[in-house]
Amino acid sequence: MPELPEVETVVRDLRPRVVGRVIRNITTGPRQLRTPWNDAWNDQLLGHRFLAIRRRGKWIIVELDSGSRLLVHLGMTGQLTAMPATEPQPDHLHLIFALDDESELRFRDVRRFGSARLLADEETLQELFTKAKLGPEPFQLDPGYFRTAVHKANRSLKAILLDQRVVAGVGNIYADEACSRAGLHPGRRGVRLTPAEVDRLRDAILEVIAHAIEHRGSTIRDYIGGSGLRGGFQEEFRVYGRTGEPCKTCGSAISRLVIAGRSSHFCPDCQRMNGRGAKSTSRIVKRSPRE
DNA sequence: ACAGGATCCTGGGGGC
DNA sequence: TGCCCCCAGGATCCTG
Repeated sequence: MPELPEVETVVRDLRPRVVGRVIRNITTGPRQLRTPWNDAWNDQLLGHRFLAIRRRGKWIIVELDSGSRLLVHLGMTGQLTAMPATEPQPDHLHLIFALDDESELRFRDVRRFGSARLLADEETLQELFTKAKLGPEPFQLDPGYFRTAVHKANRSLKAILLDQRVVAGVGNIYADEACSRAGLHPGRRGVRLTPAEVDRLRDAILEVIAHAIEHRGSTIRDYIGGSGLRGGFQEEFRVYGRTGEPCKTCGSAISRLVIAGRSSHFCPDCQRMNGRGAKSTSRIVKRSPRE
């Protein structure tokens, strides 16, 4: 579910609520997550204080005063929230940290694609990211690096954007929205893009992610921020989930195709496989025969 | 090495 | 109301 803007919103919401708090008690749910919770971690956490919370790609990192790092991934339906302990407990709760101000940090995940684990120190965390070859943050995306990364791939733009090794934090929604804003068909092969097109794509990624953060991310169904609030960027979607609805630029019906195994949305006239948009192409030509 | 597909889960919505 | 099928913000295996 959550991509960079949603994870960033969670972190910003949680920061004032958990930083400085001490863990008084830990409760685990009846069902295991993908990464099973190790009960030995409880002893390493109890009585310790949260020093900081930050994000890397779609990962949430909570720093403890012991130097250990709590690493959380929300998967598709994960929710990490902090609220008064008196708030009713929903189902599918997997972790509850009771804090020293009568509040609770809660991890809920219906589909259990998410994970939570404790790492010994910052070095262990960085090793994990290095081993996964986690790519740069979008706001640190060097144009030269990105041109090379896109151009050397004989796969679709959609697959490239979803690859966390190329750029960290982009998911299905913002891949589609970035392609839309760049006027590029998500099925275009990276190797066939011109440098100018790759630069356009990079600009579009930065723009859409910054814009989405301002709106507290997008809520399709499950996503809520660290305070329990929903996102608002779904109102700004140009293509995602708008199959059959008119393109906000040219009025053509938005198309949906499965690309790289994921549902992909685009305007068939503004985002053409041959690289030309509606303005520069005859209206009679509906689809490029190429690719 | 690379690209594409299957797989892990649960629940909601649409069609019948 | 019930059943069946499809769909969903992600990452990781396995295969060719």
